[in-house]
Amino acid sequence: MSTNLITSLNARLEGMSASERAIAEVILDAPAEVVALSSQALAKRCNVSQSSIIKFCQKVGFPGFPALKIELSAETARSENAQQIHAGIFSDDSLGAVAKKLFASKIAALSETMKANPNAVLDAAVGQISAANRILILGVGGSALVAQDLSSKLAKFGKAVIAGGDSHIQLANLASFGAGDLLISISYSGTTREVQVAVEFALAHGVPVLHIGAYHQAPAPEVVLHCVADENIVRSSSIATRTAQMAITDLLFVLFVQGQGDVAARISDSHALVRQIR
Amino acid sequence: MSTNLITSLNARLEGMSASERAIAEVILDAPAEVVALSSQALAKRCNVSQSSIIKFCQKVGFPGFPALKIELSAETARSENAQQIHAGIFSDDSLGAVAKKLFASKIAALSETMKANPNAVLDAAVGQISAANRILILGVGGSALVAQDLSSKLAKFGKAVIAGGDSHIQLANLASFGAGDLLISISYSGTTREVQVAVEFALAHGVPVLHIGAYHQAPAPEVVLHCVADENIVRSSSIATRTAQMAITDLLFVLFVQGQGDVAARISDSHALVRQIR
DNA sequence: TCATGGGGGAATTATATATTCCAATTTACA
DNA sequence: TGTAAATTGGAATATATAATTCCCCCATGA
Repeated sequence: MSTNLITSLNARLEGMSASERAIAEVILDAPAEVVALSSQALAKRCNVSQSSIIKFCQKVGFPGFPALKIELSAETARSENAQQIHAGIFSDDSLGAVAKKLFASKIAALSETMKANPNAVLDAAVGQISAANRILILGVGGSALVAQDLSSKLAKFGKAVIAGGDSHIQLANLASFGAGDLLISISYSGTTREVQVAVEFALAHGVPVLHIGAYHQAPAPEVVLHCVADENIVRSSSIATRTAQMAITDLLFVLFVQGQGDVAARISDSHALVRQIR
Repeated sequence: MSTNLITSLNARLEGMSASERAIAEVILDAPAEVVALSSQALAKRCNVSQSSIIKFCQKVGFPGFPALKIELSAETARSENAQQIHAGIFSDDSLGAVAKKLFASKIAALSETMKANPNAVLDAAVGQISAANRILILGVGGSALVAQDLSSKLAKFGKAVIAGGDSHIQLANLASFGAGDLLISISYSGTTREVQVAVEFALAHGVPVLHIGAYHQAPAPEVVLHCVADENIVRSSSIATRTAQMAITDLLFVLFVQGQGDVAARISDSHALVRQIR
């Protein structure tokens, strides 16, 4: 089984004999270099015999050394992006390095967020949106932009969406909402006061709630979609957070659109409108 | 140079001789299988001699066949994610399939956009921002959100940023700008009337301009950063566009921050402030 | 028609990989 | 503690694979 060589080596490291461990450690330490070595060269580097290298390869499930190198090459390539995720950016990083790290951090936010939300929950969320009469989208701070983005997208599809304005106005709007409407609240931490007040109010009045982000308070919204963001590239710049939030709202939107009928028609209508204005 | 074997093979396919092409085509068709073959086996499959395989490898820049296999393995691993990019979403796609396609499309927008902007241009853009006294960020339609996002980020770092408001207000603001200031204009297509007017005005009055998106008009802004977005997942939903724009603005921001001194201090200050308000 | 040059393959050589076999060390048990 | 069994690791060997060489053939142009 070679679904993941690196992981499995790490796991088996304990039960290995001295030579085997020497080999495994070199592979784990410098997979990229090992890929370029011959079995003899690797043997020298590990201070073991060439035949030990071959035996090692076979023991971990490969027919031979070249096969292991190929798998190793594939794995290092796959994890290239993921490697620098937890690195953070240093003041002496080159421009290219910074770009790569940012890129990696965004991809991590995307993939983790995608993973964090089971299909069933997404399905429920889309159901809420489709069923809703009117939708109030609430997000403060950085989340306000995400809220606006989602609202403009849904509006294109004829949904009655309210977003923007300050929290007082929003609460006033919410007061008229009922069981056939929907509150979408967006807050990464789930601790934003305004959002909590709105969610509690909605739940108390039988308004369905879809929350995007963490939410620890009781009572809990019917549906909660999680955003995963490891904010360590530029501390607290909330780049990863925004990326994760947009991933979720875009996904929601795409799923919603897919559920509707004649997608292309409506959107190009809206484009035609914009063009006319010019 | 083997930065991208597959791409370079595709590009060179035209100028190849019959045997070479046969080899290249098998590699392009089934890279995953080629990785498992010996040079002899591949030769048989291509109906060429074994030596031709070796010569081919050397011609495309590798020391030999094993090296090519290793690179091929890495590349197929890397592109595993990117495969479904051009698929589009169909109404009978499962929820998981939709998520994957969206994910792939976002990654494509990110990576293409990162690739599209040479370091030198990014460097110039960061220089403009650092040097600017006041900054006006202009974006209309969907780009308005991106403009706001960038403006709030830069504001955290003490930059005097103006964003938001309608185009009349913005033009009025721009009137007071001079050579020490900066206009950042954001428009995916570069054809937005308001943006063009502002850019022309700025250039005419000696105000430096940084444009994010395409720009075909003359006179051209000093610095143009490109956003690459293949909008074929949900047609015209501008999800990829937004993703690309945010990638660029985030990158700009991170690079700018890196250039400044005590990063963490300032941002946590701003966080502390927000916490106090609650 | 004949020289020239480039591409391709057969045969050869070189190299790398895999196997076998044996020695050394450890382990198990009397 | 001694001895047999078992396991590990390396030297030597065998095999497979890769790389080079050399030569033929065909296309091109004089």
